[in-house]
Amino acid sequence: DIGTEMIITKAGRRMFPAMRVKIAGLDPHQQYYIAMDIVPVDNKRYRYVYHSSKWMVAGNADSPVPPRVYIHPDSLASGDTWMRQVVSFDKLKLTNNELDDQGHQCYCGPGHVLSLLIILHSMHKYQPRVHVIRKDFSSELSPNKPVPSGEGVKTFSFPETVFTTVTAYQNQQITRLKIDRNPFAKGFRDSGRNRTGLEAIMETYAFWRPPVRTLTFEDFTNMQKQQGGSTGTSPTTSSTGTPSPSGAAHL
Amino acid sequence: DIGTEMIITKAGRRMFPAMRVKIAGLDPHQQYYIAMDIVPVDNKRYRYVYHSSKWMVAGNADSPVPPRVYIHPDSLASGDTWMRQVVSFDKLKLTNNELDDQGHQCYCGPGHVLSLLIILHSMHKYQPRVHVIRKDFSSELSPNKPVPSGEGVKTFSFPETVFTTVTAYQNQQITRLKIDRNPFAKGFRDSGRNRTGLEAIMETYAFWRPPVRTLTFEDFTNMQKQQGGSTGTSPTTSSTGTPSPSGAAHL
DNA sequence: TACTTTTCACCTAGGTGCGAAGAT
DNA sequence: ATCTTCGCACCTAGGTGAAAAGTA
Repeated sequence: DIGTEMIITKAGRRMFPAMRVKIAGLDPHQQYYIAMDIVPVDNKRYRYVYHSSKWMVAGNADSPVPPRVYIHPDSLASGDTWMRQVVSFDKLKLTNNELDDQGHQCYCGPGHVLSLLIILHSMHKYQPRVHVIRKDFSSELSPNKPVPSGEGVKTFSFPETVFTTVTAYQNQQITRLKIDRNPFAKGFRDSGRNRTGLEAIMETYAFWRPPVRTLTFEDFTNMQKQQGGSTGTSPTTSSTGTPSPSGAAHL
Repeated sequence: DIGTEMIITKAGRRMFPAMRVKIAGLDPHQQYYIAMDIVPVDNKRYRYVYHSSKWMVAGNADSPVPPRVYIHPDSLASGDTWMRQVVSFDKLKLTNNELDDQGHQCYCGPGHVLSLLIILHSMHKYQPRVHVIRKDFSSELSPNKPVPSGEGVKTFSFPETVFTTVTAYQNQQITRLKIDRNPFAKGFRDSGRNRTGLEAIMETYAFWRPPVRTLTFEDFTNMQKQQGGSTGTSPTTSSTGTPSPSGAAHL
């Protein structure tokens, strides 16, 4: 499993595919922020070895970048509202510009601005995380500070969404997948191209498979303390339809 | 003064120019909704008489359409946040489709949806209104109900923004202005066109002149009960820069 | 050599008025 | 005759990877 790659640029590049999440088990009447940050998987720098098609460790990680939190633009919203929609992070952009003047910020809910750009190092491995933050525990929430942890804040990681940052794609199979599935890259599609083994490639990259993931919480409306298997870091995945809540996280 | 025209379509058409407003004098720490609705100027139907370039009464108004309120997508926000930005209503669209299935709604702040489409009758005169609604008086706020009035709600009308709804432009001077100033109509610009008298036409239409209007309120931070001339229906207008608050409205 | 930046053609997505056709 | 609808060419705005050029 060599993982996928994400382009980072000075101006900021979207992730593709974007993280999409379906949420269950929130208190419908509580208010929540939903946020995303991206944390290093290890403290290593990588290089891609073309002849073996593998990422190899190439030294220690560069010095950490200022932490950025992407607060979902629909924040602040009720649990009811969040659960009725698929929460998409397609506006988030990745940059390698450490000196970003924060001019790329947008208004996002009462008293909060939205950081459109998350700063990362190239040639490093990263893990996106989704945070669900109850309003009454959000006092320290800021685009420029780490997400607070503890009561009222629940964090989810999807290991299959780990990626390596690049300024130009290294693995040609990744390039092919991006061109084939991103509508904005349609201009590079070769209709007569060899598609043999595409399905096999797809299956190697769980990241691409079910675009919507499910975050499960204790469902305040439909269930009573059914202890499920979700730990908060290995949530269930659903392709379509209403997920079956199997809550363990209390929020 | 024959007023400007706005196209309405089944799918919905933006107003051009869009209403833009600068707000002063709010309590920085209070939460407010800002909304727009569009009310009939009279109960008449109109027709355009080409040879005299005038709108003439052509009968009584059609039966009223279901009221729609456009809640500004940045709602709910603090007075502080509202006052730091120019509030633009450029996402609002006008339609003549009375059977609009409300599928054109967007999430807008906790517990509220945003009506993108406002339903109007063609060949009628309308007045856009801006409402500033304090959160604790917003219990009845809904995209499908009239804006509540009374304490905690302040309504502003700008008489120079009255317009006539059409499905195709009647006055050719209006057409020329739209093509000349709307970037999306650039394809219809005739660079060699006669521009004589364009400035004169401009001055006839106050609507086009200063794109940003100012809503003044009692400024809780900088002043103490200075009774000004603003009545809430004849607010001052400013082209650029920070307006001087001359508040009379208490909110 | 190994990586980054810049420019570019080619897309998606959607906002214009025009003009022919449709409706009443 | 008067008004509305629809398809269209032509825009704005911005998201793609390719390829060339830049950097160290």
